Amino acid sequence: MENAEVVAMLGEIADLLELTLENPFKVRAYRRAAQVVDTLPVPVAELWERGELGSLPGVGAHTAARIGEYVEHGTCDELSRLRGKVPPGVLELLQLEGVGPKTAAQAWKELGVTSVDALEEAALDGRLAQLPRQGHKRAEAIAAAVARHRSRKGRFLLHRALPYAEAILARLREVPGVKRAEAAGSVRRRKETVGDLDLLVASTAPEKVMRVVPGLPGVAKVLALGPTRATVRLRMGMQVDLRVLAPESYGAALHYFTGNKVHNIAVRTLAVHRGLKVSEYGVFTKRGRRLSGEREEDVFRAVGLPWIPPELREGLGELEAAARHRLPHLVEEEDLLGDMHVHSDASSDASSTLEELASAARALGRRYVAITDHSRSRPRGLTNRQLLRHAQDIRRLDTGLKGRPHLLAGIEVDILADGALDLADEALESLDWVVGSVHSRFQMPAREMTARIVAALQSGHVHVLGHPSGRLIGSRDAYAFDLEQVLEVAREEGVAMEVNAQPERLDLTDTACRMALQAKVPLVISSDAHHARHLENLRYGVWVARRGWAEGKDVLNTRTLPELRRHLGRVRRVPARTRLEEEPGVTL
DNA sequence: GCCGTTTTCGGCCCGACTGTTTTCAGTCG
Repeated sequence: MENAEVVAMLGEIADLLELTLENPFKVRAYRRAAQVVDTLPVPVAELWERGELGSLPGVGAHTAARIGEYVEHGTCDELSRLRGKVPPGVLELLQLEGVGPKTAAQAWKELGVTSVDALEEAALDGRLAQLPRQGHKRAEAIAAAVARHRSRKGRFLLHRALPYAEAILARLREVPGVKRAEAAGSVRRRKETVGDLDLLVASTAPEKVMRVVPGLPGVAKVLALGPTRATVRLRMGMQVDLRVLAPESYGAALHYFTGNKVHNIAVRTLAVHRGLKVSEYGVFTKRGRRLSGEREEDVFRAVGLPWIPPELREGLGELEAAARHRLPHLVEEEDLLGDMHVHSDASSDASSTLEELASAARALGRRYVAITDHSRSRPRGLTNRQLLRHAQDIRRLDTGLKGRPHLLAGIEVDILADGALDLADEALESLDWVVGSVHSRFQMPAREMTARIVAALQSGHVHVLGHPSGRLIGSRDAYAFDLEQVLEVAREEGVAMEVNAQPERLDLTDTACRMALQAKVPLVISSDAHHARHLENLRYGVWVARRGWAEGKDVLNTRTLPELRRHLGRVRRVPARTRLEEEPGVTL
């Protein structure tokens, strides 16, 4: 039983309750419980077995019982009862933009609409417009929402969204009267994917800002345009919400629109306990007297807390940590001295030469770079013999570079299906740095995959597990394995976990990073660059690590090269078991 | 349904925009 299934179950109950026009606070309670389960770092089934479910915030006796029922039987009475009351197609109506529970229930009860297709028909033939509080504009909007629903693209990767945010913000900053313009929302929290862009502008002349909205870079359609707020859709499909605030409210708004929702509600609740009201316009007394709001710190100070970095604002204990002055000193991009996973043109899927990589790394200020090309199981990957030659090339170039930057001879060695490594012990032993990665047979059962990875970690050759879950965001799920067990073995063996910074991997995930740190397993943040310009991607990995509460000391490649080498020297090594076949002309 | 530094009952974050309306409900974030 995956946590995601429980999340879906709780969410469905909430939707169904909403459609039956239940007490909205009950609906919210189920949603909150779903959010809590969604961000659990451990299987919810385990908590249930240990009887600890009810101790989660927002999960009371009732919800715990429903979860338990679902975990044990794969269903739950409340869900079945509600499903019996609402036809299945009505639920899907809620996914349409502009259609909420009231509209869906109205169409269902008044018109017998029980599917997206039926709603579209009712919108097009005029029946929908006849209903109370509906009309032809609503009908048009709903028909358009149905069309978009059919071609839904979903969320966007952070690195796809960021350039649009930057371009639009740059334009907004040119508008007279604009003091500040920033992205809030999930972009500012550096989430791996972005649903839409939330942009904030501080200005004394909002009307001037609103005037430029239709012509902002990439805009396809203006969806809403008021005096201080606008919504547009970009040609690339993403929606942008823009809000203009007076400078004295900007900090409060920045906090509010950065979120996330759980974090905000918690902050506002703290404020209420102190007899204050926090809104996007500032901090107010109960009577409405304004106390502050220009800076984001004002909001935190009002509830007795230090400023909390946006990446931590997920409602996962950051307020409690802040209250006890235990917030982590999050790792920063400048802390990273080296890049430990880089492919040269010796990998068939990469294209930069060693010299190009060294030069690009130098420009970025990296002090050391591990060259880690693919091993022989990958198409045209390096054989033992080729690897040794390649290592010689790397070291020759390294000598010439005189530390600007240092090059380390490494490999990204395949972890084969049986857990063996794809190259001879003797070849691996000759290298400075070994990334072990799974690149094949993703479908194997969790038990086998766990054993496979554990065997590789116990080989004595692997310094770091590369992209540990194998996922590609939005296109390939993580393979099934027991992360907790892998972390335990990694700690015993002195093996680090990679935070792969490729924007479509970001693997470990933020929550998995946090688990690794709790298991006392160090991280390595690596670009996995396949081209010199990919070296810049390291920042995406830094953001994930920050979202996982990582400090500089938790990340191996914040260390100087001598420190790093000392650390590697302490890692347990085993004598070579497989010998390299005699290969004339190659010296180890 | 959850929760407790006024509470075991009675609250539960809050404001903008749209489209429908002549004062507001629904949706969204």
